[in-house]
Amino acid sequence: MRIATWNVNSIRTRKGRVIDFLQNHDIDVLAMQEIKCKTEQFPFEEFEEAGYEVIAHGLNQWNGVAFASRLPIEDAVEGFENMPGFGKPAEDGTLPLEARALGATIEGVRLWSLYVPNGRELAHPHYTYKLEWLKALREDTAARRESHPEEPIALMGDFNIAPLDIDIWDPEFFVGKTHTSQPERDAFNAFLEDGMLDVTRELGIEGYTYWDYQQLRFPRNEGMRIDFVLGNPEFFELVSAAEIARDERKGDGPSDHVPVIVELDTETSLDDDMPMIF
DNA sequence: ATGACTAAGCGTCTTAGA
Repeated sequence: MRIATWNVNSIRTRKGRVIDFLQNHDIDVLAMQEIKCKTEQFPFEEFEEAGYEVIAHGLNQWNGVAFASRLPIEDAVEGFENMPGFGKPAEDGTLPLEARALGATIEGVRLWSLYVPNGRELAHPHYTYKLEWLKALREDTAARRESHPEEPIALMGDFNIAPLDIDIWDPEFFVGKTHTSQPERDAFNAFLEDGMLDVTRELGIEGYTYWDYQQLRFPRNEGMRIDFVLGNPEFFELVSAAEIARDERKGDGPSDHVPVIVELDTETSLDDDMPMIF
């Protein structure tokens, strides 16, 4: 089974490129972030024609997460336990929940498509929201591992954190900004301390996953590594290969992020590769 | 070439991205 995660930065603008990517890279499951549309605005038909079932969770023009899959999708859930909200409080004082998390089980693997809040500025309420959001995600993941001890789990998506200085072209540029602050890095590392594994890092894969549209960032290779697949040991055991699809930043109309691909040796793919011996 | 930001809304500017 080949799975991938990609911040597509508007699925309506990018649908052609995304479907081409699925076909060219033989992807079974794609976790998407920043679909930038309401659920009903998702271009479901194009994906169905290409052989993919889609579940989407979008509330407005911001954020939005989805899965496209050639394999059956089970137990889909929007958001996670105690996920904080952001924005204008409702009458009862609660903050509106955003479309940043979608969970689903495929081939017995629990997958999440996650778009971690940006944070905006260190002094902005969005930054506090980012840290609280990650804390709640960590707790939800720990609880799931407790209740489903054998289950492979992967947190896939745009974490909006560059965990190491090598994950950005110029650490100095980010002093006083979000994405590299110690509290954000601590929040990311907390998942690793809990035993989650950063799949591309563990496999020694180098490179950025994001380049700003401005300032010739891509031609100059001034990027950031902020998109990750974090798997529990049960998931990592299945991993046979991974790749950052850097070429997806090239050409006409790219997203500012590129896909991260992970290949798994699940029973289905083993069966496919297994010689027929009786 | 990978080339000087992009996307969506009710919109000709604002918000958000990072």
